[in-house]
Amino acid sequence: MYPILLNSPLFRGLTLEELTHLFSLVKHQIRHFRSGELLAQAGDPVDKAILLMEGRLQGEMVDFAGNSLKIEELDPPQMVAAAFLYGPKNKFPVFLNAKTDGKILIILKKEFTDMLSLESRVMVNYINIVSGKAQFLSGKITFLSLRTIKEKIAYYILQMVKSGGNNYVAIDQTQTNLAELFGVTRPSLSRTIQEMEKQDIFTWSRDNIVIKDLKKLNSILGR
Amino acid sequence: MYPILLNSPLFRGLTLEELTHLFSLVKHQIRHFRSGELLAQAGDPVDKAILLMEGRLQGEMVDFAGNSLKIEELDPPQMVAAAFLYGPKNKFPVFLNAKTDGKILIILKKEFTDMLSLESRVMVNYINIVSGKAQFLSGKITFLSLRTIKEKIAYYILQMVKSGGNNYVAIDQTQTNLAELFGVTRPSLSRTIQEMEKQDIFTWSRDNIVIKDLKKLNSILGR
DNA sequence: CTTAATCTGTAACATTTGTTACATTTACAT
DNA sequence: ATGTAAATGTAACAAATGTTACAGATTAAG
Repeated sequence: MYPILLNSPLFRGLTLEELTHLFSLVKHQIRHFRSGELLAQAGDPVDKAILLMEGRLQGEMVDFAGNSLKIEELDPPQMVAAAFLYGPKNKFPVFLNAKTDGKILIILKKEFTDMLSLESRVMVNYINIVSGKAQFLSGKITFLSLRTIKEKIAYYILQMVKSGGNNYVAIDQTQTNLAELFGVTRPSLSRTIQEMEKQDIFTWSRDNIVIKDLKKLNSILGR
Repeated sequence: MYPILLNSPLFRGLTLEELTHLFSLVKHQIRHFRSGELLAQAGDPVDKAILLMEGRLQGEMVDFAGNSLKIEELDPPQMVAAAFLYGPKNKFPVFLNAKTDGKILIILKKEFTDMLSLESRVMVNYINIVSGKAQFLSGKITFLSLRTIKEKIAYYILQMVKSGGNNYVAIDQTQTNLAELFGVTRPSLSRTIQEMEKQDIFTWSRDNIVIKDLKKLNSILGR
């Protein structure tokens, strides 16, 4: 069990001995979950630190009309709801669903707090994690602030290009998924993609996008 | 200078003596700013802790079409860009404008890090601050995920009622401001308000809202 | 009190996106 | 190879919001 945690952002920098020692001092438990299980609802209290050790979780926000907006997917060994354990509002912001079978490590808040004081490296790691969450959410807001679907598509592609480098982008998402991620309906996304293809901005096939006119793509975002 | 900081979320719980001692160990500087001044642009590196001591700042995100979306206003003694000092992406997420004259306290990151290890109470405070930021942003996303203007209005009013308590809500914002906050245009907001008034959901005058039908208001959000 | 600036109401029209429904294509398991 | 489920293309129409422009109301400054 511990080797997985050594690679986690929270325990990064610790040796196996140090980690083992730490866990001998701090109470904790393991819980298994099944694919499809609802692990937490928006509004549930957050009173424990949760580390995903195996499996895949998905956090999704459900708006009041019942539509859902996928927010993020979690893979091990990440923390769950890290930014909601402290601060003024200790409630789950999203619905947490299991996409596969897996298991989580649970440490009650009090114990977790003790652990932070016991190991300052873990505390620094934790600050980095929470900061990273805030930064992720900030980026999400940038994205959601884009007004038109064209802008969202352009932004999405340009983000991918930046990390990739070329005029070629591999997609591992279906349009159905992307529509959810963008917070728009699937036919609308499809239609807009067709329009942009007709304008010779890019070609979009199942598994990749080839940019044909980078200038046009940039100009959609006014740059 | 120090008395102001005693009330700040970052130094909460310290005595004046402790704070004075801390500042004798940690290098810092004061900078004055003028109303209207642009203190930071989105993308600027964040390599120092900044505490607002006097005056009012506003963080606004500028989308690529040049429209702006007001994100938050800062009053003393709050930290600026607290969630961007650590974590993977140390860049300002917003444009930071001075709404009034004022001054800020600056501590370079290295010194700030030292301070966190020197004073664990400050470290805990800082975790609370960053967590609070993440939670604020999360709420912002909830809001931006609302699809229609009606939903945004309903959500906004119900939030205000919750903190107030009655069927009466005081507004200190102009519709022009609110439209910006909602990320919609001003005439569209106005139109939608009129429609909701015609449906006898509330009456909206310059400085207050009186709810006439709480059920309808809730049903807009599907609850 | 007067004037200028800001805020608000309103309307016609354009644009974007959602809704619904169905056809077509692709992927996958048997 | 075949059948089934998932993903995608497409179209007609409805709904929501943006755009632009102007008039009236309110507020702030002098």
